[in-house]
Amino acid sequence: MKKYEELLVSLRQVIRAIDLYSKKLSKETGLTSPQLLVLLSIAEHDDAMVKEVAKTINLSSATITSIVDRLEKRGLVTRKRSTTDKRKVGISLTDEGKEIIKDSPKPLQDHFIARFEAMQEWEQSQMLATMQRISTMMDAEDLDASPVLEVGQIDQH
Amino acid sequence: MKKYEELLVSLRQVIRAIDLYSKKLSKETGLTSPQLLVLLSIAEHDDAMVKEVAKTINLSSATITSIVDRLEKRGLVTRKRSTTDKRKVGISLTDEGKEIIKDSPKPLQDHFIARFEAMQEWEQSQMLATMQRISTMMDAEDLDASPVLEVGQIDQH
DNA sequence: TCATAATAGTTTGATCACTAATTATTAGCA
DNA sequence: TGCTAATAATTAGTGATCAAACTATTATGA
Repeated sequence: MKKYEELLVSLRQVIRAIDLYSKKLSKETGLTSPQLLVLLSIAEHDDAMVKEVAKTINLSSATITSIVDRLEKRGLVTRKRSTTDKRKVGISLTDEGKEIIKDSPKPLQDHFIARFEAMQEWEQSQMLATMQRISTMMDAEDLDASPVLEVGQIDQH
Repeated sequence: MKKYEELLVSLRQVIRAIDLYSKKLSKETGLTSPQLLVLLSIAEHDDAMVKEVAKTINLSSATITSIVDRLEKRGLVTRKRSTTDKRKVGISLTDEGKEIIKDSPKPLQDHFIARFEAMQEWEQSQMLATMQRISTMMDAEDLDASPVLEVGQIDQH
């Protein structure tokens, strides 16, 4: 196998690892990862509008609507139409919703960071330099990205 | 910004770049990216089994089945049950299928590969080693994923 | 040989994600 | 004021994805 192929393979493995972890997370909480993301987003900003949530986690309003449907059915969130602007709908966590996210496990990057920080200083620098170089080589350095490990878009401030 | 944050950002950038590229590809070919992946996989290995394709592009057999359903409906592939082992189903490209992928760019970043190949041998090796290490640091997570210590989990069922 | 296990593929039911169309409401402006 | 544009959320339709259940076939071992 050519070297660049191996490189692409390990890249895919990384992507897959991130993906698998989020699935594992889902099993533990009984929520799918988009559901968890929505809950966390609402926890940060109570009484959030559908559109705000959509923007925060970079999904369409339609998708948020359907996820909120399910969360509402499970009694984790409530909807309340705004009185000042009747087009808007505020979403809030129920007590049960708050309870669930309270003991949801850490996201992958926390574990990864721990390992990274355990490395030698020079190793860290080298790893960073390499990763940045790959990013540059893919013309990706100008892309907006947050330090959150999720596959598929999320959170671009 | 902390070093690990920079690392995560560049990792996300790379993931995003790959993602954006595959979306761009989809627009050009009129196929969704999984559909294109399936076609390319079959092009590499004609008369491929569902399971082989599934393994190659890392999806479940069920998913491949449904994608092949659509490709077949569009006349891009054909199915043929094996005579030696009637459980197996071989998938092949039709002429139209071959036509479509012939003028679709490879789902790899041509730029990236060119740049990678232009690097010194030792640089390539180092880049690969680093990427593999990151991969390991994440895979390992999957293995030693200690079940979260739950308080009061002893409850009798 | 024949019962049982393993394998290949499909079906089913759920979730997720998108775009486009629809509904209801508010804002802008002549 | 009243018409039109913009906005917020939802619905509809398509496709992707998986786990689990199911069907058909082949392999295995007593």
